Amino acid sequence: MGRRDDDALAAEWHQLMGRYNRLMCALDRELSLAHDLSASEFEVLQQLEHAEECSLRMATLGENAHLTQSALSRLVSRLETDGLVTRKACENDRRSLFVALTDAGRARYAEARPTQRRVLRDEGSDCLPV
Amino acid sequence: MGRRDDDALAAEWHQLMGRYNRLMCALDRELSLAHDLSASEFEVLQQLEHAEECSLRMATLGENAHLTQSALSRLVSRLETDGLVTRKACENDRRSLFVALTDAGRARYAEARPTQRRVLRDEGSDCLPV
DNA sequence: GCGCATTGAATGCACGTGCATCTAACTTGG
DNA sequence: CCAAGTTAGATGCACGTGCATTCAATGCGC
Repeated sequence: MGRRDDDALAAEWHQLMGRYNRLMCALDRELSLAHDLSASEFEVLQQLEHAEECSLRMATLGENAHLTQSALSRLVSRLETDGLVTRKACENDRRSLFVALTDAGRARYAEARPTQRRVLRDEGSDCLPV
Repeated sequence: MGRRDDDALAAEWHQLMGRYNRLMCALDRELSLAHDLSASEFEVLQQLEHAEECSLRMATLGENAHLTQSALSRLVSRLETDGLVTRKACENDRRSLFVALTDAGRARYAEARPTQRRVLRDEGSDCLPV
């Protein structure tokens, strides 16, 4: 609670910012150059790949991928335009949507994963594990 | 190097993203509501406050605050417009600029710091220390 | 069954960012 | 001393984001 603890917390936060920015920039750059995917888009594909039937509700997907509702809505639109995912209406609740990976989406993810893992190894060696 | 290590690294990265996004959103929201400062702007003021004579070269400031050169350039412009910092030419190298905290800037930082520290305590308790 | 609050998702808007590029100022080799 | 290369910072541009709002579908109380 004291000044010292607060400053220690601020220092931790400062470190966290540094790690995040370095990794995120590297991932965005390399993934978009090599696979035309942003780091967020990759993250969404990854969540879907590991989901039951490669399909998740928008809200769930947003939480898992650390995206706000509006960011996710547009991101999924982009992925859909590129043919990597499809939106499917939910029968129980017609407000909800399921997002599902297409074959192309699964292929793109498989293609991009080694790149992402390599960047994490190269850039993250002194950042991760936290 | 193996698949397991890579996946562990990816999990760490996923955690890091979550922590960063949660804290950054909270800080941005509260700091801009209460003090009309973004989290990045606060970070810059903080770096200056702790610098020799409250003054740093742009490049140094950029590294310390984890900002790209272009982001920093515009951010400093905003702070200057608001009267919180001033740009001063460097006499030895007329390409360089020093950015210095004004009295108003120091005051705004002092005002905002408790808010930032509180958010870090509230939101960061389960995120920090890493 | 009918309003009323709530929830899921889409969208207008303003804004901050990265990338590429530009200009000016310094540096270095000849 | 000059030309070529390098470095500091500013800027045009496209783009992704958050916030606030909107619209439709659902649940809940009466």
